[in-house]
Amino acid sequence: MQAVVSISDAESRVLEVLWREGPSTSERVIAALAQEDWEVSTIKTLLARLVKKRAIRPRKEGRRFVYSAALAREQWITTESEGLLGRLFGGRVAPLVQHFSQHRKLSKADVAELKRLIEELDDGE
Amino acid sequence: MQAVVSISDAESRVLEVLWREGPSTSERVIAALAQEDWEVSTIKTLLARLVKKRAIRPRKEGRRFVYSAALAREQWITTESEGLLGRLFGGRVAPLVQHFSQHRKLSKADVAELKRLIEELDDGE
DNA sequence: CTTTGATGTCTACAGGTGTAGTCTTACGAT
DNA sequence: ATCGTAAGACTACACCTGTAGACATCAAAG
Repeated sequence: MQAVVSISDAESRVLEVLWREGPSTSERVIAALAQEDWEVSTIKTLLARLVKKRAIRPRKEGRRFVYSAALAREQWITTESEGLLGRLFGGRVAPLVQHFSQHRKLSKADVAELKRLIEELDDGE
Repeated sequence: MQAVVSISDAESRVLEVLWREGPSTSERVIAALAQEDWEVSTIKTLLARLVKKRAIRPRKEGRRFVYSAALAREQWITTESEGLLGRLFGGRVAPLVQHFSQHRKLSKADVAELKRLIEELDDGE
Protein backbone atom coordinates (compact mmCIF):
# COMPACT_ATOMS: atom_id res chain seq x y z
CA MET A 1 0.00 0.00 0.00
CA GLN A 2 2.82 2.38 0.77
CA ALA A 3 3.47 4.10 -2.53
CA VAL A 4 6.55 5.73 -1.14
CA VAL A 5 8.65 4.79 -4.12
CA SER A 6 7.93 6.30 -7.44
CA ILE A 7 6.76 4.29 -10.38
CA SER A 8 8.50 5.01 -13.65
CA ASP A 9 6.71 5.44 -16.90
CA ALA A 10 7.57 2.03 -18.29
CA GLU A 11 6.72 0.42 -14.99
CA SER A 12 3.32 2.06 -14.95
CA ARG A 13 2.63 0.49 -18.30
CA VAL A 14 3.05 -2.90 -16.69
CA LEU A 15 0.96 -1.95 -13.72
CA GLU A 16 -1.82 -0.85 -16.02
CA VAL A 17 -2.03 -4.39 -17.30
CA LEU A 18 -2.51 -5.81 -13.83
CA TRP A 19 -5.09 -3.17 -13.03
CA ARG A 20 -6.97 -3.98 -16.19
CA GLU A 21 -6.63 -7.73 -16.25
CA GLY A 22 -6.23 -8.52 -12.58
CA PRO A 23 -3.65 -10.95 -11.21
CA SER A 24 -1.67 -12.38 -14.09
CA THR A 25 1.32 -14.52 -14.89
CA SER A 26 4.24 -12.93 -16.65
CA GLU A 27 3.11 -14.71 -19.79
CA ARG A 28 -0.18 -12.90 -19.66
CA VAL A 29 1.45 -9.58 -18.97
CA ILE A 30 3.83 -10.08 -21.83
CA ALA A 31 0.98 -10.90 -24.15
CA ALA A 32 -0.94 -7.84 -23.05
CA LEU A 33 2.05 -5.67 -23.77
CA ALA A 34 2.68 -6.90 -27.28
CA GLN A 35 1.85 -3.44 -28.58
CA GLU A 36 4.72 -1.93 -26.64
CA ASP A 37 7.16 -3.89 -28.73
CA TRP A 38 9.36 -4.76 -25.79
CA GLU A 39 11.64 -7.76 -25.51
CA VAL A 40 10.38 -10.38 -23.10
CA SER A 41 13.41 -9.67 -21.03
CA THR A 42 12.49 -6.03 -20.66
CA ILE A 43 9.09 -6.85 -19.28
CA LYS A 44 10.57 -9.32 -16.85
CA THR A 45 12.93 -6.64 -15.64
CA LEU A 46 10.05 -4.26 -15.12
CA LEU A 47 8.11 -6.89 -13.21
CA ALA A 48 11.11 -7.54 -11.00
CA ARG A 49 11.56 -3.85 -10.33
CA LEU A 50 7.92 -3.46 -9.44
CA VAL A 51 8.17 -6.36 -7.04
CA LYS A 52 11.21 -4.81 -5.42
CA LYS A 53 9.32 -1.55 -5.09
CA ARG A 54 6.44 -3.50 -3.58
CA ALA A 55 4.06 -2.07 -6.13
CA ILE A 56 3.08 -5.57 -7.15
CA ARG A 57 3.02 -8.85 -5.23
CA PRO A 58 4.15 -12.19 -6.65
CA ARG A 59 2.36 -15.33 -5.54
CA LYS A 60 4.02 -18.63 -6.30
CA GLU A 61 1.75 -20.77 -8.39
CA GLY A 62 3.55 -23.98 -9.19
CA ARG A 63 6.64 -23.16 -11.18
CA ARG A 64 5.71 -19.60 -11.91
CA PHE A 65 4.39 -16.45 -10.33
CA VAL A 66 1.08 -14.76 -10.48
CA TYR A 67 1.55 -11.06 -10.03
CA SER A 68 -1.05 -8.78 -8.57
CA ALA A 69 -1.05 -5.05 -8.11
CA ALA A 70 -0.32 -4.05 -4.55
CA LEU A 71 -0.70 -0.40 -5.34
CA ALA A 72 -4.21 0.80 -6.08
CA ARG A 73 -4.64 2.57 -9.35
CA GLU A 74 -6.70 5.24 -7.69
CA GLN A 75 -3.92 5.95 -5.28
CA TRP A 76 -1.34 6.17 -7.97
CA ILE A 77 -3.49 8.49 -10.03
CA THR A 78 -3.97 10.69 -7.01
CA THR A 79 -0.28 10.95 -6.33
CA GLU A 80 0.56 11.67 -9.91
CA SER A 81 -2.10 14.22 -10.57
CA GLU A 82 -1.69 16.04 -7.32
CA GLY A 83 1.99 16.27 -8.12
CA LEU A 84 1.29 17.87 -11.44
CA LEU A 85 -1.41 20.14 -10.12
CA GLY A 86 0.87 21.25 -7.36
CA ARG A 87 3.82 21.92 -9.56
CA LEU A 88 2.01 23.62 -12.40
CA PHE A 89 -1.26 25.02 -11.21
CA GLY A 90 -0.82 25.99 -7.61
CA GLY A 91 -2.54 22.80 -6.57
CA ARG A 92 -5.94 23.75 -7.88
CA VAL A 93 -8.04 22.16 -10.56
CA ALA A 94 -9.69 25.25 -11.98
CA PRO A 95 -6.51 26.72 -13.45
CA LEU A 96 -5.89 23.48 -15.25
CA VAL A 97 -9.32 23.44 -16.76
CA GLN A 98 -8.82 27.03 -17.73
CA HIS A 99 -5.53 26.22 -19.35
CA PHE A 100 -7.12 23.56 -21.48
CA SER A 101 -9.99 25.76 -22.42
CA GLN A 102 -7.68 28.57 -23.45
CA HIS A 103 -5.86 26.24 -25.72
CA ARG A 104 -9.03 25.01 -27.28
CA LYS A 105 -8.46 21.54 -26.00
CA LEU A 106 -12.00 21.13 -24.78
CA SER A 107 -14.55 19.65 -27.10
CA LYS A 108 -18.23 20.39 -26.79
CA ALA A 109 -18.65 16.98 -25.26
CA ASP A 110 -16.00 17.76 -22.67
CA VAL A 111 -17.67 20.98 -21.73
CA ALA A 112 -21.02 19.25 -21.48
CA GLU A 113 -19.61 16.55 -19.26
CA LEU A 114 -17.85 19.04 -17.06
CA LYS A 115 -21.02 21.02 -16.76
CA ARG A 116 -22.96 17.98 -15.68
CA LEU A 117 -20.27 17.07 -13.20
CA ILE A 118 -20.12 20.48 -11.66
CA GLU A 119 -23.84 20.77 -11.36
CA GLU A 120 -23.91 17.46 -9.60
CA LEU A 121 -21.29 18.61 -7.18
CA ASP A 122 -23.02 21.85 -6.63
CA ASP A 123 -26.30 20.22 -5.68
CA GLY A 124 -24.76 17.37 -3.82
CA GLU A 125 -22.88 19.71 -1.61
CA MET B 1 10.91 26.85 -29.24
CA GLN B 2 11.42 23.16 -29.84
CA ALA B 3 10.67 21.56 -26.51
CA VAL B 4 11.80 18.23 -27.81
CA VAL B 5 13.94 17.51 -24.80
CA SER B 6 12.33 16.99 -21.49
CA ILE B 7 12.87 19.30 -18.58
CA SER B 8 13.59 17.63 -15.29
CA ASP B 9 11.99 18.64 -12.06
CA ALA B 10 14.96 20.53 -10.68
CA GLU B 11 15.50 22.19 -14.01
CA SER B 12 11.93 23.37 -14.13
CA ARG B 13 12.47 25.05 -10.80
CA VAL B 14 15.14 27.17 -12.43
CA LEU B 15 13.01 27.88 -15.44
CA GLU B 16 10.23 29.06 -13.20
CA VAL B 17 12.51 31.78 -11.97
CA LEU B 18 13.20 33.05 -15.45
CA TRP B 19 9.53 32.94 -16.27
CA ARG B 20 8.71 34.89 -13.16
CA GLU B 21 11.55 37.35 -13.15
CA GLY B 22 12.40 37.56 -16.81
CA PRO B 23 15.96 37.47 -18.17
CA SER B 24 18.36 37.20 -15.27
CA THR B 25 21.98 36.69 -14.40
CA SER B 26 22.97 33.56 -12.55
CA GLU B 27 23.35 35.71 -9.46
CA ARG B 28 19.72 36.68 -9.67
CA VAL B 29 18.62 33.14 -10.28
CA ILE B 30 20.65 31.92 -7.36
CA ALA B 31 19.13 34.55 -5.13
CA ALA B 32 15.64 33.64 -6.24
CA LEU B 33 16.28 30.01 -5.44
CA ALA B 34 17.56 30.56 -1.92
CA GLN B 35 14.54 28.67 -0.61
CA GLU B 36 15.56 25.53 -2.46
CA ASP B 37 18.65 25.30 -0.33
CA TRP B 38 20.88 24.34 -3.20
CA GLU B 39 24.61 24.92 -3.46
CA VAL B 40 25.54 27.62 -5.93
CA SER B 41 27.24 24.94 -7.90
CA THR B 42 24.05 22.97 -8.26
CA ILE B 43 22.20 25.88 -9.74
CA LYS B 44 25.01 26.55 -12.15
CA THR B 45 24.84 22.97 -13.30
CA LEU B 46 21.14 23.26 -13.85
CA LEU B 47 21.60 26.45 -15.85
CA ALA B 48 24.23 24.77 -17.98
CA ARG B 49 21.98 21.79 -18.61
CA LEU B 50 19.11 24.01 -19.58
CA VAL B 51 21.33 25.88 -22.00
CA LYS B 52 22.44 22.62 -23.52
CA LYS B 53 18.83 21.56 -23.86
CA ARG B 54 18.12 24.93 -25.46
CA ALA B 55 15.40 25.62 -22.97
CA ILE B 56 17.11 28.85 -22.00
CA ARG B 57 19.34 31.18 -23.97
CA PRO B 58 22.48 32.83 -22.56
CA ARG B 59 23.36 36.30 -23.76
CA LYS B 60 26.84 37.56 -23.00
CA GLU B 61 26.67 40.74 -21.00
CA GLY B 62 30.19 41.84 -20.19
CA ARG B 63 31.83 39.13 -18.11
CA ARG B 64 28.68 37.21 -17.36
CA PHE B 65 25.56 35.83 -18.95
CA VAL B 66 22.00 36.92 -18.84
CA TYR B 67 19.78 33.92 -19.23
CA SER B 68 16.35 34.06 -20.72
CA ALA B 69 13.76 31.35 -21.12
CA ALA B 70 13.62 30.06 -24.66
CA LEU B 71 10.79 27.73 -23.83
CA ALA B 72 7.44 29.33 -23.13
CA ARG B 73 5.86 28.43 -19.85
CA GLU B 74 2.53 27.94 -21.52
CA GLN B 75 4.05 25.45 -23.87
CA TRP B 76 5.73 23.54 -21.14
CA ILE B 77 2.57 23.40 -19.11
CA THR B 78 0.71 22.13 -22.11
CA THR B 79 3.20 19.37 -22.75
CA GLU B 80 3.28 18.29 -19.15
CA SER B 81 -0.41 18.33 -18.52
CA GLU B 82 -1.35 16.72 -21.78
CA GLY B 83 1.14 14.02 -20.96
CA LEU B 84 -0.50 13.34 -17.65
CA LEU B 85 -4.01 13.59 -18.99
CA GLY B 86 -3.12 11.20 -21.75
CA ARG B 87 -1.46 8.67 -19.52
CA LEU B 88 -3.96 8.70 -16.70
CA PHE B 89 -7.28 9.95 -17.93
CA GLY B 90 -7.61 8.93 -21.53
CA GLY B 91 -6.64 12.42 -22.55
CA ARG B 92 -9.76 14.09 -21.26
CA VAL B 93 -10.21 16.70 -18.60
CA ALA B 94 -13.54 15.61 -17.20
CA PRO B 95 -12.29 12.34 -15.72
CA LEU B 96 -9.59 14.26 -13.91
CA VAL B 97 -12.06 16.66 -12.41
CA GLN B 98 -14.20 13.72 -11.47
CA HIS B 99 -11.27 12.03 -9.82
CA PHE B 100 -10.60 15.07 -7.69
CA SER B 101 -14.21 15.46 -6.77
CA GLN B 102 -14.48 11.84 -5.74
CA HIS B 103 -11.56 12.26 -3.45
CA ARG B 104 -13.01 15.37 -1.92
CA LYS B 105 -10.19 17.47 -3.17
CA LEU B 106 -12.45 20.22 -4.41
CA SER B 107 -13.28 23.06 -2.11
CA LYS B 108 -16.45 25.08 -2.46
CA ALA B 109 -14.38 27.81 -3.98
CA ASP B 110 -13.00 25.41 -6.55
CA VAL B 111 -16.43 24.24 -7.50
CA ALA B 112 -17.63 27.80 -7.79
CA GLU B 113 -14.74 28.76 -9.98
CA LEU B 114 -15.18 25.74 -12.16
CA LYS B 115 -18.83 26.50 -12.51
CA ARG B 116 -18.11 30.03 -13.59
CA LEU B 117 -15.51 28.82 -16.05
CA ILE B 118 -17.76 26.26 -17.59
CA GLU B 119 -20.66 28.60 -17.92
CA GLU B 120 -18.42 31.06 -19.68
CA LEU B 121 -17.30 28.39 -22.06
CA ASP B 122 -20.78 27.22 -22.65
CA ASP B 123 -22.01 30.67 -23.61
CA GLY B 124 -18.91 31.67 -25.44
CA GLU B 125 -19.11 28.66 -27.65
C1' DC C 1 50.41 45.13 -9.78
C1' DT C 2 48.47 41.73 -6.65
C1' DT C 3 44.92 39.61 -4.27
C1' DT C 4 40.26 38.16 -4.02
C1' DG C 5 35.92 36.95 -5.19
C1' DA C 6 32.52 35.85 -8.49
C1' DT C 7 31.50 33.40 -12.89
C1' DG C 8 31.38 29.94 -15.90
C1' DT C 9 33.39 25.15 -17.18
C1' DC C 10 34.61 20.48 -16.13
C1' DT C 11 34.46 16.55 -13.56
C1' DA C 12 32.18 13.42 -10.34
C1' DC C 13 29.30 10.12 -8.53
C1' DA C 14 25.38 7.49 -6.88
C1' DG C 15 20.80 6.14 -7.96
C1' DG C 16 16.95 5.72 -11.36
C1' DT C 17 15.41 4.34 -15.99
C1' DG C 18 14.95 2.20 -20.58
C1' DT C 19 16.26 -1.61 -22.69
C1' DA C 20 17.94 -6.09 -23.10
C1' DG C 21 21.31 -10.27 -23.00
C1' DT C 22 22.89 -14.49 -20.35
C1' DC C 23 22.53 -18.18 -17.06
C1' DT C 24 20.28 -21.73 -14.42
C1' DT C 25 16.81 -24.68 -13.54
C1' DA C 26 12.95 -27.41 -13.90
C1' DC C 27 8.69 -28.82 -16.50
C1' DG C 28 6.72 -30.87 -20.38
C1' DA C 29 7.25 -33.32 -24.66
C1' DT C 30 9.46 -37.15 -26.99
C1' DA D 1 15.94 -40.68 -19.52
C1' DT D 2 16.70 -36.57 -22.57
C1' DC D 3 16.32 -32.22 -24.37
C1' DG D 4 14.34 -27.98 -25.66
C1' DT D 5 12.03 -24.31 -23.72
C1' DA D 6 10.23 -21.04 -20.74
C1' DA D 7 10.40 -18.64 -16.16
C1' DG D 8 12.79 -16.18 -13.13
C1' DA D 9 17.51 -14.33 -11.50
C1' DC D 10 21.44 -11.89 -12.47
C1' DT D 11 24.20 -8.78 -15.14
C1' DA D 12 24.88 -4.93 -18.31
C1' DC D 13 25.13 -0.50 -19.98
C1' DA D 14 24.20 4.06 -21.57
C1' DC D 15 21.80 8.12 -20.41
C1' DC D 16 19.27 11.18 -17.17
C1' DT D 17 19.02 13.37 -12.68
C1' DG D 18 20.12 15.39 -8.26
C1' DT D 19 23.69 17.18 -6.13
C1' DA D 20 28.03 19.23 -5.72
C1' DG D 21 33.29 19.92 -5.62
C1' DA D 22 37.51 21.65 -8.25
C1' DC D 23 39.54 24.68 -11.47
C1' DA D 24 40.48 28.54 -14.51
C1' DT D 25 39.76 33.24 -15.45
C1' DC D 26 38.82 37.88 -15.25
C1' DA D 27 37.22 42.08 -13.23
C1' DA D 28 37.19 44.80 -9.15
C1' DA D 29 39.38 46.28 -5.03
C1' DG D 30 43.25 47.74 -2.72
